[in-house]
Formats: sequence, structure tokens, C-alpha cells
Amino acid sequence: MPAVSQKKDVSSIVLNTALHLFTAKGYFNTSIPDIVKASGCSTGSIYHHFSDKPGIAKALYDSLVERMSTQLGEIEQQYDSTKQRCHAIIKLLFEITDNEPEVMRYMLFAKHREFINDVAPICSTKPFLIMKNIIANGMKSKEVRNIDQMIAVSVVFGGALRLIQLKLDNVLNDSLIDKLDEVFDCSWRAISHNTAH
Amino acid sequence: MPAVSQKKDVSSIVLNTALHLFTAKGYFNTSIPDIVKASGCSTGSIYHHFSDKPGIAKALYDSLVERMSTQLGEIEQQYDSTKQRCHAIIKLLFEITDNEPEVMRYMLFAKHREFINDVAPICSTKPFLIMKNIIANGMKSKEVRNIDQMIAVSVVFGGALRLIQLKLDNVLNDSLIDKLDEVFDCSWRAISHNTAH
DNA sequence: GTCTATATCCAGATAGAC
DNA sequence: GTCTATCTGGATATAGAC
Repeated sequence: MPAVSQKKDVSSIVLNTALHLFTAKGYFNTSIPDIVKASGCSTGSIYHHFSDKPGIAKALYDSLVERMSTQLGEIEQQYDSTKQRCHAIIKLLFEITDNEPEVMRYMLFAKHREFINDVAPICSTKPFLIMKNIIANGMKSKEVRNIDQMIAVSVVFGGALRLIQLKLDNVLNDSLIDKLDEVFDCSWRAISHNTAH
Repeated sequence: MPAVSQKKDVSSIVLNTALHLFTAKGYFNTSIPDIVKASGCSTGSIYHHFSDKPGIAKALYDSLVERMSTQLGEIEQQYDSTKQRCHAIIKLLFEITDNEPEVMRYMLFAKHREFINDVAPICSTKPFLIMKNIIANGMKSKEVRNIDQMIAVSVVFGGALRLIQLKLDNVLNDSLIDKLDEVFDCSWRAISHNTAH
């Protein structure tokens, strides 16, 4: 199941090959000849579809961010409470990490600025804005304690993201999804009102 | 104040120059001629002191990790309670980020595996082990709830690390140290026993 | 639209004088 | 130990046939 598209046109094949090589060896350790060999497409054909090597990286990044935006938007639609929304987001991130680690590795942990010229700053990307917005609404509705918004976003998702990094670095063996509820319980305590008696 | 050493020998000058260029442009966008120009040392002299380009990156990484280990060890010595130790660690990380952002950027957020051959896995580095150990002791002494150890480490430091990343990405303007107590309060809630009534 | 052959450039690394 | 001059390989990107 390719991460970018099921179609067998050159663009999709190249993007899926690039995702694999960029995450396995890194962008700079992957040459165009490497992509030619691994994809079965010729140099000429690749340059017909993409402007240059950064162009491949950018097309890949854009498609994955777009996909993530869509999925986060669906979560926002599907759930009403902040707690449910945050839980669903972490669940989604864990599922992607378990099932498509390369997607997560490239989207979250590649240093795009080093090889793509005009990457939007993280704070202006749709996924980031959706998360920030969910937390802002949670404060209005008093589900989330009234603290600095950036701190709240960082703290509620930071633990999960840290575990994702450990999983991608092969520090963890078992699947993340098994740890979802335990992680979420911790993360939610950090920003919610204390309800124990 | 150079991050690596105050001495004016070639090694120190090269390492400080490398830290600056690697974090500003990335390792792969920094050429040896770039380092020659910025450091004022000649190619030959640089290759006399370092085996090759990855050798520079490795020497730099090792020296920064060593420094971090020492500082974490001092914190472990200086404080007794898990809460104090975690607070002091996050304080240290925030201070380094505020005062020496390049050190933090290179140590925590560079993809060393892409350019250094034999990087120790993160889970076996001394700083990581110290943090894990502090949390493990906190569970024994019942200061920390009895949860999965990796989850506890990730959650208690994950929020702070997330904020550090945002700060290094210029999403935040004010200094992190101003947010220390608010961040730590959230993070500690995540793993501590609920003490409110 | 796809291919092969190839031009061009510049990186990493070395040689050898001083 | 430090320097300049230089080699060599391989990368990106293009040209032009099909």
C-alpha cells in the first residue's frame, strides 16, 4: 500500500520511491541515480515530471501534509469534546507510525528546510493550526485549564510525539497503539482540570 | 563564549565554526571550503586534525553530549527529589536553548545518523540513561505514578522538548526560561500522583 | 513522454613544499 | 603543523534521439 497514491504513473512511483529512500538513507545520501535504479524510471522521465531534486522532496512533503490535514479535519468534525479530539489525534499519529513509519518519519522528523527552499513555517501549516484551534476551543469551554496556549499544545501532544520518535528510532519494540490509553491519560492530566477527590 | 572550548587551537576553532555552519545551513549544505573560509584555517590544517568531514561532526557531537552528561550528573547529585531533579533538567534545557540555541539545535535536532557512521542509539547515551534512571527512582519512591517507564520519561520531558523545538523554529519570541514554571507544572501533573482535594 | 549519453560543476580529500 | 595547488569521483541536470 503506497503512501502517496495507488496509481502507477511515473509521478506516484517516483514519490513512493523517494519516500522510501529519503527516510532510509536521508535526502542528501539519496542521489538521482539511486532513485532511477529503485524506481525503474529513467533520469529523463523523472526530470520531465519534476523540476529538480528539491522539487521531488517538496511534492512529497506537500502531499503528506495535505493528507494529514484532511484526517485532522475529519477528527474535528467527528468529535465534539476536546478530550475526544485530542485522543483521536494521538490515536491517528500512533496508527500512522505503526503502519506507515516512513510517512511519519518524513513528515515530522525530516529537516525539510535543509533541502526545500520555501517550506512554510510549522506554525502556519494547517495541521498545526487545527491542533492549536482545538486547544483554544477547549480553553473556552473550560475543558482545558487556562494556561499559555503554546504550552498546552506542546504538553498535550509532546509526550506522544516523543514516543513516536523513540519508536521510529527502534527504541520501542511493541506497537504504539497498545500504549495509547496509558499515554493519553498522562497527557490529558497535564492540561485538564484535576477531577480526582 | 564558544560552545566547545575557549582555547584558540585549530580543533576548537574548527569545531565552533562547524557548529555554527552545521546549524545554520545543515551538515550537507556546509562544504569543507565553507569551513576553511569561515574558520580561517586551511584545508590541510583541518585534515591534519580531523580524519574527514564526518570526523568533525562526530567530535562535535561527542563533546556536546559529554558536556550534557556532566551537567545532568551534577543535577542528580545536587537534588534529592524526583520533582526537583526533573525541574532542574528542564530548566537546564531551557537555559541552553535561550543562551546557546546552536548547541541545542545540533545536539537534539540534527539527524546525526545521516552523516556520522557509528552514532550510539539514543537509548544508550548517558543523558538518556540518566533521565530514565531518575524516573525509575521516582517510581520506587512513589513520587511518580506506577506507569510504563518509557511513557513517563516521554511525557514528563516531551512537552518541554516540543517547546524547545518551537523556540528554535522561531515560533516563540520570548525566552523559554520565563515559561519554566508553567511548563513544569503541566508536565509534572502528567506523571505525579494527583494531590488536589 | 521516455530513454541513453553526456556535459558541467564542485565536493571531499591528498601531495608535497615550507 | 600549516599552507597552496591539485586530483578524482560522482552528483545534478541537459541534449537530443525515439
